[in-house]
Amino acid sequence: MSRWQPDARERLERAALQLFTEQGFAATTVPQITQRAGLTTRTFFRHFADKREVLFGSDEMLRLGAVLIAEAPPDADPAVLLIDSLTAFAATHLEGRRAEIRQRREIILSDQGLRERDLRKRDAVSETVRDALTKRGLPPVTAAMLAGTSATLFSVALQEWLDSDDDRTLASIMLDGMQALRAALGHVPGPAPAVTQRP
Amino acid sequence: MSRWQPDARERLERAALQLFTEQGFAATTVPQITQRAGLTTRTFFRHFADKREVLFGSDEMLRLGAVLIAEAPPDADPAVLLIDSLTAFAATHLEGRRAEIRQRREIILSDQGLRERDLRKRDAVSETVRDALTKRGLPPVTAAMLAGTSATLFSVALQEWLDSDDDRTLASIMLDGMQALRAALGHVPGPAPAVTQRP
DNA sequence: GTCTATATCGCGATAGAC
DNA sequence: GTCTATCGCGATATAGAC
Repeated sequence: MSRWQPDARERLERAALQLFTEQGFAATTVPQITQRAGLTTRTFFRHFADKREVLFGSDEMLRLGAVLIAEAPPDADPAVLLIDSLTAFAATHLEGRRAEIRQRREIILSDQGLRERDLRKRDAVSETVRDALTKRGLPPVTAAMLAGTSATLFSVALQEWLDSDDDRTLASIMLDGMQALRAALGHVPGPAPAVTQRP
Repeated sequence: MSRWQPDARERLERAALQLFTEQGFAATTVPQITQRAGLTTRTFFRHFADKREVLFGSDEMLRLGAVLIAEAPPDADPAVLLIDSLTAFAATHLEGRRAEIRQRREIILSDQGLRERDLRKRDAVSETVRDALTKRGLPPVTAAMLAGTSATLFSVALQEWLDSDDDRTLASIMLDGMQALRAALGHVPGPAPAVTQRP
């Protein structure tokens, strides 16, 4: 047994979440966090680049990109693949944790710096997805547009889900959101999208 | 004549841009900036909430939302309206300044904190557009999806424009990006979008 | 305009794992 | 022995208070 608990990182995360909830993010100092976790300030910054990062350590969302890359059937339609990944991720990682996710969002929304970090994390996911789509042979602009649209869909659906009280699943809200976008873009002038595959 | 130069804000912005380019963002301190501008540290923080903000002062993008709200013909198709606003903004504010915008992007890309602030600014625009669309009577999810898609389109097209050497206009790249998205979403299963009715 | 809290991080030492 | 996690001290800059 080492002199140090092996779960320093987790203890720091837990202590930080508690203190942020109790006192707010800005009012909580790193020394307070480390004191509650039984560690020193220096140790905190070895595990997290800054005070915000302690809230994003588990990186729930980055797995999304991994899921996409790993499970990709080589001939699937990219847009379908993205929607399937998104809904699958929602079902396995988010569904049933609405209250918990709501609380984390409360903290994030309460601080501009945390909002920025949150957006950066989402953008990183988008980049990952874009690269994965590019590797599947999609043109760069198409890949980037699809990746960004996925990020938007995820974010919009998540917000709708957290704000609502009813029993709709996050996955079904995502499907609705995608249909809403398709309908809204249907009237844009320009070459009509190919509805039928033409080799 | 006042004892103080009236263009303190601009001088700070110029000094900061110079120093960031010369030494990098992180290596530049606020006292260095204020010294070059002939002002005090306190003055800096009166004009900008933090060191990052000095790079985003002019808020080019927030006008986008204003343009949308102001020029909105009450019966226009929302998606068409967005594309028109985007291309108009590109033509009037960005076209012809590619080198300058490239340099600013270099600085922003070099620092995680600046990337976060940049994303926050874009998100603020997206929120503004979303609210404007909601006020036009669009369902909340549709408005949010369209606003997010606009932000994606803007960002993707801008990047493509800055990365390329050819003479394509930013506006034309935007139109291409939108068509790419429409085409990519054309294969998504679900209720087909309303058959294009062109006036 | 000055004062101060505190976020951030470099350096060297130490304790235990392997 | 090396390697990694941790600690204590201290320096500097940001950012907000007075």
